[in-house]
Amino acid sequence: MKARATETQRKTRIQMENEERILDAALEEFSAHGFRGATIDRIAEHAGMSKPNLLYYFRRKQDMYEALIARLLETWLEPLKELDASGDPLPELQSYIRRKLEMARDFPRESRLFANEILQGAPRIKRLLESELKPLVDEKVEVLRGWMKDGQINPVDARHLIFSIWSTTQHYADFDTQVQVILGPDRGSEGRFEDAARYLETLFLDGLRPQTSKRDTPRVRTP
Amino acid sequence: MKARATETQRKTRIQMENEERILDAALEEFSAHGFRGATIDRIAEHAGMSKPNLLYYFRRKQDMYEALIARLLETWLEPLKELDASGDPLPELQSYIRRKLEMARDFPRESRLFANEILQGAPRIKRLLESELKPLVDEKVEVLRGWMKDGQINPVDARHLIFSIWSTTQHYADFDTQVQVILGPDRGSEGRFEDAARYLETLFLDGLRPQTSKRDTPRVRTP
DNA sequence: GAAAATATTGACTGTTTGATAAAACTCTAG
DNA sequence: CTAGAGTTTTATCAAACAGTCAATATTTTC
Repeated sequence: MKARATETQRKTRIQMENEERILDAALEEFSAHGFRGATIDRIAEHAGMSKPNLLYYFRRKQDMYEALIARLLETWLEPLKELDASGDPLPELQSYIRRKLEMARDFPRESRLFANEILQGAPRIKRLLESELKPLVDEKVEVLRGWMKDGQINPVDARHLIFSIWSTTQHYADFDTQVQVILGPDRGSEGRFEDAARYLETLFLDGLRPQTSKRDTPRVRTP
Repeated sequence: MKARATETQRKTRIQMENEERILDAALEEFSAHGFRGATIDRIAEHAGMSKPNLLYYFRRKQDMYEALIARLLETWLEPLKELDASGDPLPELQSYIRRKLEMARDFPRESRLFANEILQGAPRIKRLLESELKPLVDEKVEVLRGWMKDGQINPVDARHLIFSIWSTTQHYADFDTQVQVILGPDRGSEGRFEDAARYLETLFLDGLRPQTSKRDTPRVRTP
């Protein structure tokens, strides 16, 4: 029987293992070269199997891509989902930023896959963005607006605020090559992450304008 | 005689016109699909000429790409070059941010070309980044540090500050598709630009933490 | 341990792609 | 107006590519 028939059926041990290996290799290729730039041959080679064998599990190139995207979006939206309306605004935002930054550190290939897709006009996931991402953002925008109304955070355009969190954090995954050129090899990747986290915290909380008067909330400093 | 011989020679009217059309078409394709994803056929079609004719002007695919990159980097670094050590820190930064945002608005294809290249590990311009971008950043980092020492801007990691300016501004070009999905069609592209500019100004100057005490510098507000 | 189900392979197909050669055409300077 | 430089096209190629198929090998199930 065909492995990928339409009926739902239990997956074999070998099936699960191989699909895993294939998707990992596919992620590597797609995130580095985009959909068109990636080739089945290279994915197969990277997964350590023959092309026909790979195509036995994923009949078309696009099937791999779609499997990756579906899986990715879940993970991707999670941090935003956790933004809690009943929490303290500033800590909530701080931990959202930190979570996004952690994702850029821990899942750079996923971030680049996503970036590639959007960069190319999101031809394959525009619908998903409209049906999944948009409503979630709309919901969280209301949360942010509530906080602004209460004076708990500065009144700004909530959607652009979200954009700036996305862009600053994902930058460390998507533009990693450039970041490394600029920062040089001195600072290890762990140190880089902490520098970035610290910087973003200051930026999003206080901006660059120096304070002459004392703050109501004291800053946390490592001792 | 061959059009692209190594010797420097005057370019024909036809040569100039065609190279222009080709590079424009190439920019369109490369920025949308990356180097590997773009095809000479499509570039030729988009430029309105036959493939062999195109290859008469640019003998290899890579030649077009390199011509575009060379041209791009000049434009790209200009705003940062203009950051003036002797100017007022906050207005200097504000106008740097605004210039970068204008570039994202006016040259989105160039921005995406660059993003694509970095995303794929910058295989073709890593050297250029090291020889051109890195020294420039190093120089401007010193400028920023000077300002921080004087207490004219908050003390933060200067390199990460630059990253955050790059990422937040270029986001509007590179992730335009996503931005449009989130913002919806209500707000025209001109309005979007102004919203983004206003938001980024607040973010970089003051951050999100609300001020209970009065500021030394009054905020500019539209009346 | 044999039958059935699943997995793997090699050989292949039609197409797209980057690139070339040479013939044919067009423009322009004198 | 013509000779030669400059431009364009037709025809072509080899390699890379997505995807198929039938035959073979391996696992799982009973």
